[in-house]
Amino acid sequence: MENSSCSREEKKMNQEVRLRFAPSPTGYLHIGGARTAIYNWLYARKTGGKLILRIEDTDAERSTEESIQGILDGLRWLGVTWDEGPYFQSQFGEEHRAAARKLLESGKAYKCFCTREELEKKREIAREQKLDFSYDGTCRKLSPAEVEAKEAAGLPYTIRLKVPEGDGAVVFEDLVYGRIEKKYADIEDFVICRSNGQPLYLLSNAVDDARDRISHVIRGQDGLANTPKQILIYQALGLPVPRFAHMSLTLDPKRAKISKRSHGELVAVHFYREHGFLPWALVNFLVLLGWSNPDSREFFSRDELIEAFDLGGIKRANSIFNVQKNDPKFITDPKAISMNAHYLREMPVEELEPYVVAELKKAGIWQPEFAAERRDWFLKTIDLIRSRYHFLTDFATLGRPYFADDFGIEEKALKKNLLKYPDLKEWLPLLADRFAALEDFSAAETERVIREVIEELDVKAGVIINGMRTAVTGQLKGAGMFEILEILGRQRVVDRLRRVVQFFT
RNA sequence: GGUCCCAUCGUCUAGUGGCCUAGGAUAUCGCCCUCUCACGGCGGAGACACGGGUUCGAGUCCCGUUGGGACUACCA
Repeated sequence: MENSSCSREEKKMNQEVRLRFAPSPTGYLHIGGARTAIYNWLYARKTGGKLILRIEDTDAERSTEESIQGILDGLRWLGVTWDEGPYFQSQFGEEHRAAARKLLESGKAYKCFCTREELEKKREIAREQKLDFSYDGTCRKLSPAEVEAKEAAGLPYTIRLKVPEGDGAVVFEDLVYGRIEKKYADIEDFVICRSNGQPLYLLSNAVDDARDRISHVIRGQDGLANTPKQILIYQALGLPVPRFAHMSLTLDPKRAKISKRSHGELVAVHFYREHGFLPWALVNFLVLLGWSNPDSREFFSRDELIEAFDLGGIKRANSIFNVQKNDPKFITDPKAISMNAHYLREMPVEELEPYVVAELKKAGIWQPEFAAERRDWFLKTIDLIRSRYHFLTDFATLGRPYFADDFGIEEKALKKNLLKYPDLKEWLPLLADRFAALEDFSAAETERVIREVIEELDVKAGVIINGMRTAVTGQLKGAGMFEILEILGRQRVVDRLRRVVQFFT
């Protein structure tokens, strides 16, 4: 009894679920990377496992501190939380080199003295003959004496892994793609260490994953082709092989992999942040790009998503992120916008509040009283105007007339709703007088007065109401007029209605 | 070129041999609501890449074709 419980305990330890997100800091966090991070995060949260963040910064030339910060900021903003790290791959160089030495000593790898020029030449020839070039094993056949002689001569060498010979194959069960088999014969003796002694990605990555006791590697499908090579490394090193789950890639409308180079800011997480996306809306959208729940649900709370997420729901086919370049109507994938708008109008207004506060502060129209004595009014205002907004930024732009007095008048609105009816010059101030005399400035009361005046003047309701709309908000469209009046309050409404005469010169 | 992966409305997707005259979402169009614009409601148009099998029956299984993608570095 005692024994079995002990081994069960051990088993449990070994089965601990550990995920990692391992970006290389060569630019901002883009939506492809974010999606990978989100899937790892979800799986960790679902299984009660850990998410490790590892920065793969061994490419010193391309890695930047700024980029590291950008990635961390992006993850934090999205709400992707990690349990360990960030670790930095560059700090484990000695460990990677030791692994290479070990492989060399155990005969699982060998020194290759072929120069780049020689290899390039062979590649060239193969290309001309329309043949496939994979390393021909020239140096694998070198005798110990030959190796010694070359080394003594000071010739630089790379280290290559000895891929097993024979008819065998590397086989693994991908959690998304199923059984994957790659014949040894189709894998060349690949380089694991550069001639300057620097270990290569395939090696470092495997060593790091083993050290961090990663149990599941969830990454882009572009890693699928490398997986057999990495498994060979694990095996040669005698390390446990993690489970792999490869996820479909995110393509642009032209079916090319999205990249910082060709899409710039449009695919950067910070672009969505700056353009008024709610982080959760973006997460929700990104998760659905290549994953779905059997019940076709589209909106998930954080807890619901963690509960519903599973690797089996990841699609094998790549999906297209429908970026709309230079589209006057959409700044990005319409579905992403629609989801953002959905959350904007459906989420509890108290949860939306801090985001709106931030926008108003950014725009310089924030008033401390909105969080104090006028907080009820503030929340009601947000609730009134949010149904026609798509982005958080709209609260500071389209919403400006509700929070500040210096707002502009839309050209079209001025012409269509005001100047077209010169009599408004008299009518609107008249309305202002009636409002001023009103005891109760409620939506119901203002509506009563307005209907009264319409009756007296015998004009079309729309002329008065839309004229007022433009007078008090500067806009052509917006919420119901009477609700707007009540929200704006008597003083503002009266002032704005009287001020309107200036436009009729 | 070689190796591997993939293939349902424009886009995201449901679908694991009969429930599919293929469902939902988004975008688009129309109608309703209406003081405008949204929201909301209702409705329209819109897909199983193609060809062979297997089967009583195929979007679903097999093969081929076509198309797309990834990988193919002393980058990560």
